[in-house]
Amino acid sequence: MEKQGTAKILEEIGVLLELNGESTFKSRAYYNAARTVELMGEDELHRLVQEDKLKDVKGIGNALNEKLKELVFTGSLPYYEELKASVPGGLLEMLRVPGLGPRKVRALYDLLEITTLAELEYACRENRLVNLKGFGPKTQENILAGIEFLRRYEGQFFLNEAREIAAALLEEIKGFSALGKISLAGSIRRCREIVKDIDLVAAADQPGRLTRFFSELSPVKEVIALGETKASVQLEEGINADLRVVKNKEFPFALHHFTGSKEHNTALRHRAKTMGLKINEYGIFRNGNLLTCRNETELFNTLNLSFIQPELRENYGEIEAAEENALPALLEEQDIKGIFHVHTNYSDGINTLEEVVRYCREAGYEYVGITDHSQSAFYAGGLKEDDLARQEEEIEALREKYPELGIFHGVESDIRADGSLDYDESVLERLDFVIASVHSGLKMEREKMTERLRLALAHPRVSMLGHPTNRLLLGRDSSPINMEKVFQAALENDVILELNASPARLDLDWRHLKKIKEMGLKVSINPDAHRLESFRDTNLGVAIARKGWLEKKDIFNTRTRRDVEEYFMRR
DNA sequence: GCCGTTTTCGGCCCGACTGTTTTCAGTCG
Repeated sequence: MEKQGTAKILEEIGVLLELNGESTFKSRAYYNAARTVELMGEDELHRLVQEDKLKDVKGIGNALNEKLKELVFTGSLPYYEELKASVPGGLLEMLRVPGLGPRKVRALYDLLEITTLAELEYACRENRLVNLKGFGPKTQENILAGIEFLRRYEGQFFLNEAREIAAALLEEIKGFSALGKISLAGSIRRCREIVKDIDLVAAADQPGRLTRFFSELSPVKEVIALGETKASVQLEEGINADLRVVKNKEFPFALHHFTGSKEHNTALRHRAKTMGLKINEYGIFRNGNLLTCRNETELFNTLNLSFIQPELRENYGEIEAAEENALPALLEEQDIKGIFHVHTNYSDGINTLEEVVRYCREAGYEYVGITDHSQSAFYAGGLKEDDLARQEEEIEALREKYPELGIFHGVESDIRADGSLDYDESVLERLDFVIASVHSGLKMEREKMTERLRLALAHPRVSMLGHPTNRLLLGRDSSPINMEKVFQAALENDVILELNASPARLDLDWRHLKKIKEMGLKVSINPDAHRLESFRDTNLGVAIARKGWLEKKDIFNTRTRRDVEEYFMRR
């Protein structure tokens, strides 16, 4: 093995030793040896090994001598392989978070069984680090910021992050004096859950001046390309932004074109062709003559289609539906009347029960459903039966104090490996509702996991299934589950499916929603809030629901307080 | 792990800084 590869392995052994809690001096010996090898001449390592003189080198003793000989001669080192196998791979990734070193990573693994960056981020969001020995609120915040930093430079962003960055950028561009029109386009406009860049389309009389103005804005870190009608930049946050400038009369066509998706555009071009038309980013043409459209609605109408909302443009049947004027009247943010799945400081939420209640009252909600973690979620400070009783008393008092808000007392009960819940029937029946969720044992075999969920859904006290696939965006795949069977079980047992609106989950996936709607299932858009600010994640859930064709009638928490009370009463 | 002997085991670079903890541990450069 060459010296470069050898040095890298020594370096990694040092890291692994630290993660394993070995003496820092031991790992330092490996770091030093790595440096020494790196600084050797091209053939020096080989020569020293051949002549058996490695031991004379300062910093290399018996142990390192033997290991280096093995590496150089055979190209491998069982000691290294074993060490690597003893440490979950994700721990090395976690070390890349600024402020996290081997000791803390090790502690997170030992105390919270965190093995990946995604799990770490989620643990932070659920405040699991706040009361951990050696950690605290500030560390948790720093780690979250560090993870965000890492992800940004990997070029993939949660929808909510990209939206916020894009909104700020849009405001800056509006400072351009001769701006005609401007709009977000691309995957943000289509509300994809993961976004790679920010697409903007503008109309202006002097496009070159606008692209230059854009390239000189304060959030711009680097100009990738700058021309008369197009500019491409990287922003400080690490995300790329593309601006395309067209003439005013071309704007609707460019907006449509750059909103996509590619699949939708392809299908639409095909349709235009069969109508004897041609469509591109500059217009719709018949025999080379532009057919004028003032906006996207007229564009679609020209193709004998009703207006298709940007969220639906994935070639998932929207063109056929638009042809028959059968597109759904999509859910609106203001349709949401109340919130379920809220954590308080009884378990791992930040806020007190009363703070949550007052917030919901002031936000104009008709009701809120409190669901802290159940007892087997010890990592989250899950509630024992006594705690639940204590919470019930406090809720009762708050109901008297704030009668205008409906307060439903529930619990987010862990679904255990065998599909059972972790309270007795007698405990559960005192609650208004129960969300059942899987939090551990996520990698069960597909048939077993499906059966586990099916059993939970059949439990008479379960009213909702929480984050059905258990995925974490940009970090953890969905558990292996036969979703068709789960949906069927939900239907048979009249259980509501959660659309978890946490930006890292957005679970259910929008690709499932159309099917769910066709089956007549009910969906509840739940923020899974652990702090007051997270209530606004609900709007992210609304965006995903829209993307999945859902209407007001499909969403449980668009119902009035009275309707919800009746529904829970019946169960 | 290595080194340097006090030849068998104790010391190994360190200061600033942060966040935690209440005197210090961990990270960074």
